[in-house]
Amino acid sequence: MEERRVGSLRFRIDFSQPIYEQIVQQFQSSVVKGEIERGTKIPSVRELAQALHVTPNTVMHAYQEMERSGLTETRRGQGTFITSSQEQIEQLRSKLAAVAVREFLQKMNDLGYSGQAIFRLIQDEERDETP
Amino acid sequence: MEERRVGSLRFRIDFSQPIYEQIVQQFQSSVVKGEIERGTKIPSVRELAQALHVTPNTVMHAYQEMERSGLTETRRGQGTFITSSQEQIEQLRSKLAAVAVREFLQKMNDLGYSGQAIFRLIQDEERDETP
DNA sequence: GGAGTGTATCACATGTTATGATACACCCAT
DNA sequence: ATGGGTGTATCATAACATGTGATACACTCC
Repeated sequence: MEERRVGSLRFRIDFSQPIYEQIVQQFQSSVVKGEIERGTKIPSVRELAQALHVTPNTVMHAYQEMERSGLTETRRGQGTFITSSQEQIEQLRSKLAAVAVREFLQKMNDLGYSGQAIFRLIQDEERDETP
Repeated sequence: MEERRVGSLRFRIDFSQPIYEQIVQQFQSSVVKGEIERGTKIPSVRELAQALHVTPNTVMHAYQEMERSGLTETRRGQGTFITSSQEQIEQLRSKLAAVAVREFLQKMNDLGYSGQAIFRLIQDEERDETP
């Protein structure tokens, strides 16, 4: 699927994963990297749905997940906003990172890698990515 | 779900993931860690199905994935065997590890972590796991 | 030939994901 | 107060993945 724009946001959606998950991840990423300021109003359910060529229900699903995780605050009748709490954002970021690390180490362990061997693989990969 | 034994193998299956995926992963892990020798015959589709309280079709699905990935060789009428090629096993192990590393780094990057920060998180996590 | 293998193909059920449509509830500016 | 823009709830429908249960076939070895 091509890249879709809505306001200053850019979305790239494909079919390898649930669409609502991708929406959540792309907001998470943008917020955590500081590309969206805290407190910002994000597109309405209907607006984003139209921009992404997707049903409002799908966007709704994503927005509900984002509120549950504390990434956004929704004000009925007004819209959905990125949380204004820097602490909330940091907390979410740390939590997501911790989960990712834990799952990764578990997987590597299952494959029989540990300690230095893991670091070496990461360094190799980073060397490939950023030569 | 409790732990199930069949021969010298131990299986722990839950419902958080597709059953056939878990079967594949547990064979991968056992082989890669050397807990199953190469060339070994693994349980028949029906036998493992009975042991895990699962349909033969589900086990079949797992076994077909394992053959596609090169982990096993199936001989019709005889059974399914762990590949006897050490090289094949090493290759699979490296490939799975590379995929895991790549996905992990991508995820961490989306969260705004890179380089040393990632190493720090891993070390923290390992410290927690093995004090 | 029979027992034990893998393989193929049904029908069926369930849960997730997504669509499409409709209606309601709330807030704010006019 | 009314209207337009919000989020929310609910329905029917569909496609797909996963798993069950059953049956039949093909192959290998004793």
